[in-house]
Amino acid sequence: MSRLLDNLNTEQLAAVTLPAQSALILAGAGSGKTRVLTTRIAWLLQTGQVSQSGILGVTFTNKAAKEMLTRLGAMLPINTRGMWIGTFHGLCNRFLRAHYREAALPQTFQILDTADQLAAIKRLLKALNVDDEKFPPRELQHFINAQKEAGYRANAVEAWDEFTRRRVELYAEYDAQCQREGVVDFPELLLRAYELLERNEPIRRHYQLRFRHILVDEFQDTNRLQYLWLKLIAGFASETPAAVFAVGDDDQSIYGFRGAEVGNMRDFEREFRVANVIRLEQNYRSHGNILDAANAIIANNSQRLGKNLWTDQGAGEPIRVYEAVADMDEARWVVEEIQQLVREGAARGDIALLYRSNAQSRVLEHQLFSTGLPYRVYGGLRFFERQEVKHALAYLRLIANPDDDTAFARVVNFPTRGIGARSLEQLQDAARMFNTSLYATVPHLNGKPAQSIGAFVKLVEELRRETADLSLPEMIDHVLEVSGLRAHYRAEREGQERLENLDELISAATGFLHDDSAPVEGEESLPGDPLSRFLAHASLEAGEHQADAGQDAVQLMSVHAAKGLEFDVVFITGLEDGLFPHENSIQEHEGLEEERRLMYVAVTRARKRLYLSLAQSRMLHGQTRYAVKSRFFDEIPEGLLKWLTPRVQQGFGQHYTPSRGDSFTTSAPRQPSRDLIGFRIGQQVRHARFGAGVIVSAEGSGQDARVQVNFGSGGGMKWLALSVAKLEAA
DNA sequence: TACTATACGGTTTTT
DNA sequence: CCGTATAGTA
Repeated sequence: MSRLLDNLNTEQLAAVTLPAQSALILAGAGSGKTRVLTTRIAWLLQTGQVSQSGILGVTFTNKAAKEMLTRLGAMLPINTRGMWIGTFHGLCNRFLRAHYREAALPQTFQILDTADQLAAIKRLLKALNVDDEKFPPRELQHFINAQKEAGYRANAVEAWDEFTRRRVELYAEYDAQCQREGVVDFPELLLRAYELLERNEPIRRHYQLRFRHILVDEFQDTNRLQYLWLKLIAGFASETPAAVFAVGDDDQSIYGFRGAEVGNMRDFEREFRVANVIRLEQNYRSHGNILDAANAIIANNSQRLGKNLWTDQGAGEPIRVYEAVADMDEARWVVEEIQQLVREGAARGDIALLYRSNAQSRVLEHQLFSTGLPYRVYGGLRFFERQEVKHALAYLRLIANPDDDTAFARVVNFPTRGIGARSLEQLQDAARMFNTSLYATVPHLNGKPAQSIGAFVKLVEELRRETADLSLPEMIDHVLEVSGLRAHYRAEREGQERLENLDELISAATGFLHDDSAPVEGEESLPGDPLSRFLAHASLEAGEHQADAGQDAVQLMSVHAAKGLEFDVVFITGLEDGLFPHENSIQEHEGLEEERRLMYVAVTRARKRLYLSLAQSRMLHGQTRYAVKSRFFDEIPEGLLKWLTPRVQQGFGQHYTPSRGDSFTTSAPRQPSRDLIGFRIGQQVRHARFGAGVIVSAEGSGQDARVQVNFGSGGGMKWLALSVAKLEAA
């Protein structure tokens, strides 16, 4: 036991060895959060307070779950396989597979990822003849998911207006369709699990008795439903509630836009009667100046639970700031600086380029590429999201569950088999009439579609029969060949990489079987057949999106993607008001605070050296945009910054020479420039109320002429009618 | 049915 | 600017 607790600081030790009560650990960036979490589990096990099966460990990403298991395995001589440590979704999937009957699901239920769900919604709208102009599928998807994540079924949603009432109806129709097809979307995994626990007392009792210690990572990212689920499974109101060990950092809550509720931390403290709130404030990652900047920035937020990071590492270097004229100059400077660092011995993999939005990577990539510096960009398509892989999976899904209409619609005519829109429409109408799945409707067809689609059904049945006794990889190989997928991509000019990905799918299945089917000690074997488990795995773990260490390449990623990572050298680029903080978030107080937390996350990624950079002009959506420097600069003590470029007073447009293409080219096809004489894009202006700003864009002419001005911290992005607003050139 | 033109929209993202 | 989605044509 002593070994285990060696080298923990006072707070970490206190957290790890807390008594079996609910506790909230406020873990600042770089304070050893994961270590505390895993050591806590190890300590609980080693001291015999709980058995392996009595622990429930919840994370948000598969990566975090895997890391926890790996570290745990390194600390104790135990077989961690079979432990209930995983993501919310992964654990709920496991739970629902074990109790599929009680959850009213087919044993082979499939999981829709975001794209599948959208396709299912589009199909539904079409079948119901709903005008998708009035009810955009994406918007409806967001509505449905938001309701589910708040814990509401369609019948529980309060609808006051006609529009919402209709959306609620569609929500109900969508759920009915999913049920008919035997598929569940991501939020459904949680909601279904929650409802089953709530409704079924024996099952609830069983799990409440079993999980005595529940540990939750990144608690600030939980949404309403996840919190409700935790409450339920912990039996928080019962005589013998489980001990919930919640670790999180309200200052790093950056997923509010997708439903995360920081407020859950406060609710947790109150509702679970948390007696112990422990703050981990010693930072082992960053030098002092970097930490001071981060602390200063985040101090501007209200409603914090309160925390101040410190380090004993010394101040280190100042934060370097570079102000470029244009985005291309910014990129050029970044790359030169990196080359210099590499010459001085830095490893490329220890250098990260961060940006607020992915579109910004383009210029940086271009510059890196032309310099020949190896780099890696995170945030693209993931393996299981590639179309060829999804096509292959669709065949497998049909084998497992023929009622999966999403899979059916995806591959019924891929590779093409002469089944056109007409035939499909006929089939969908018939399916609606008989209230059966597409697959089950085919025998009812007559005429030409009966032939063509009938042949497809025969193919799937043949595949199912022929692969019944094959191993998973053999099965996939057979399906790829007989379905014609391989032939299709072999014939395609650019099909080589797709073929390789299909082979990779077979390897993935081999690897999955290896990890998945090893015997588990003292634990029931995982429920479901290998195929269904593999398909669930493919939906739940679309492949790595987040960076992993290793390769010696400069790392490019959004600030969101950088959360949880650290680098010796970090560049935060594009620090312009309107970009970072993003203009869409500047308006509301809440939005701006989340942007600030994002900035806090970005800054705290750096170990030794931090660069901040901005560009006075930037190509965005095919237009040159002008901006003032980010208001976050004003929140960092001047003494921490070292400006590498001369500081210009209010200084934009000063280095600026108008060039071709900079005149008013706007989305409005009228000829505005004539009427805007005296103003041009990029110009410094002054407004009585908002102060100094820069004209960012313009539209309209004459009386309608409007300009968009970025006033930075004085008022953000504003549209002003020139005929009304008193703007003067500054 | 498959290919090409055009229109549109464009933070952040895991599961 | 640039990728995606839909409409239109061979």
